[in-house]
Amino acid sequence: MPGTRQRRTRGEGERLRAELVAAAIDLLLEPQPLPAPSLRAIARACGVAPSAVYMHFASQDALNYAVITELFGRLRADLDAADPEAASPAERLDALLGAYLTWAENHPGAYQLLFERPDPLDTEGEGPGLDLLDRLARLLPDTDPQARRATALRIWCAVHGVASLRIHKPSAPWAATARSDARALVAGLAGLLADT
Amino acid sequence: MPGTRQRRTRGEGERLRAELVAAAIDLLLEPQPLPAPSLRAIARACGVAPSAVYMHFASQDALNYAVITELFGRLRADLDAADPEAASPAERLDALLGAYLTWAENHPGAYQLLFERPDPLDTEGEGPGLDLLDRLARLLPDTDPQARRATALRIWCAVHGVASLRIHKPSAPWAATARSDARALVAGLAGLLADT
DNA sequence: TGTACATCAGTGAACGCGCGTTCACTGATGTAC
DNA sequence: TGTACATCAGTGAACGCGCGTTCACTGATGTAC
Repeated sequence: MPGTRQRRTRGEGERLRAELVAAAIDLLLEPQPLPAPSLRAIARACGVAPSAVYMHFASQDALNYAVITELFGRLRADLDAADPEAASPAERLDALLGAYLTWAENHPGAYQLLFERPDPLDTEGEGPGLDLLDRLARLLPDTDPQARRATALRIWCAVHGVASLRIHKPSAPWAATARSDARALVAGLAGLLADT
Repeated sequence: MPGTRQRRTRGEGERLRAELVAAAIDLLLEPQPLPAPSLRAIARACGVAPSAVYMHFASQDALNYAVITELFGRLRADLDAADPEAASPAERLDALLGAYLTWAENHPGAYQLLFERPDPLDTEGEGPGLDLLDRLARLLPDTDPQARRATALRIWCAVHGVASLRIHKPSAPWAATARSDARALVAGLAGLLADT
């Protein structure tokens, strides 16, 4: 493989440095997949041989898929538990966002796996994201379903931004709570204030 | 290592399945670090032997650090280039957010490396995030510097949420542009509308 | 009641892979005398 | 002007590691006769 490149002449060795950095940046043009815990690490944590995993899962992908499904189920259960069904839509929305943020804070790695990764291909149309969107949309006052979807997406963006940044930049000067940050962002969206 | 665990009796084999999933979820309690491109992959892309990297970098970490620094410099340059310095603060803020979102869209892997990863330890206090925060804060009308920081953080959350979700959930029903989503979220923040 | 057998829930060794890192080397280019 | 030598910009083979996956096996537990 070396030989593709002609060797630098005497003073130009420094150029490889810049080329290496540039090559790395080129490699970063496509999104980088977040790695899930390794099959061996999971087996180790269970006190079991790696090959034992294959008794229950056809491959690492199948195991990951099961993990994601389970995580999504737990998140959904948490959101259900936090939902004051008798309250007003605005209050329910607020409770939903709070539960979402709490879950993200308590399960950072899991949050990343669900929301900082492309959905597995066979989840198309019913991944964690789209389900959450519907849940949000149902609580919005707009009558136009299209506007509702758009607003729900924006709320999701806001709350995801709060959750994600707090996970990755813990040393930022966070003054308020995650929930109040989310509230401040969501409060301004058209049609939401009118309903409160 | 196996032996820690007693073998299941006859009908209970299915329980390992649940234990494996639970163990994986336990492992996901701590945040998962996004991997940077491997040293060997970078060397390969340059047509150079892996060991040649060590002529310019003491370790993989040093290379990664240089990559992150360079990426951050490029982002900053893009933001500078997009800044209409003669315009009003509100217009400059809008331009800044637009440039940020464009950069994220055009360099998804790089965006992840900068903003979906903890800052390298020796960057504490001047990482991409905090720099960006100052930049935002300077464009805000609030006089109280503390309120300005808080608002800047919220804006960052909003715009990060839009950038990040678009990268990871491309199949969501994105109707508007990233920029208009960010605008809608930011527009409602206290003190911003008054300035426009 | 005893025994042969099937099944279940795994084990353990091995494979090939890519990884970061080391180390001795090589061959062209410049410099000293 | 020629030649010995130092330096520069790398190469190439090797190391030990963790990984996903395979395969032949093992030993306890239940079932059939």
